[in-house]
Amino acid sequence: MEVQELHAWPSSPEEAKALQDRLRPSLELGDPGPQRPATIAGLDVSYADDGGRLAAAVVVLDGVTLETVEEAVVTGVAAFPYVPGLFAFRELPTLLVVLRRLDTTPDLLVCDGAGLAHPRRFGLACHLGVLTGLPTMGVAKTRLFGKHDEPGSRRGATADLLDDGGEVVGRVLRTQDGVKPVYVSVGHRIDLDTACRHTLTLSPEFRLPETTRRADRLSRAALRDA
DNA sequence: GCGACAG
DNA sequence: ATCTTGTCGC
Repeated sequence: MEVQELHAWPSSPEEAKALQDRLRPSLELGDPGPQRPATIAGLDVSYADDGGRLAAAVVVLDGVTLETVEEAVVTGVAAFPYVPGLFAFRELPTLLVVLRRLDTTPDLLVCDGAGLAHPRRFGLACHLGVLTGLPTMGVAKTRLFGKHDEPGSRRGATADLLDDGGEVVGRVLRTQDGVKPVYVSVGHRIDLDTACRHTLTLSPEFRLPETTRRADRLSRAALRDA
């Protein structure tokens, strides 16, 4: 797929936060988003012992059968230290490289992390959405931002993720009976209901969506070899 | 001042 | 994220 070239990159947390605030207005929210995506891509990154080297992987699934239709992986170096709230600056450059290797242009991108459920409402999923122009959503394994009640114990149970003003920034979703819930939030050009529906569809058997699971496996394998 | 803090 | 032993369950 076509991906815009990346230009200047922040060299300090202050610059990074300023960039998030500058890109934030480019977010397109409110639209329902893809209801029957033909292809859905999952992205994930694994790190080497040192924490510097990394491998970014993308796996494209058929939106109906969930079968893998294409995949790509590339190694790289962390572009920023890990700072909560600035996580995207760490892996975004390598994620853009791996997306360029795709023949397919996915109808939806599923990120391993937050979207709007972020201190400045601009997590990795939002950033990747603005840079690619594609619909994106985030599915995180733990909470970064927002308060919430405990969702019911059955698959499909939810609880809203709220900011201090009571605004909904995401949803805590139980993807399997009795497992820890995941944190779903919108990235770009999709709404929260649709994002949660896709998360459940992508998680027919395990806690995490197949997109994330397969991208995780692929990125680890690439790191092991290289 | 003391926690909390995607991966 | 990654480092790790044993343990529980299909």
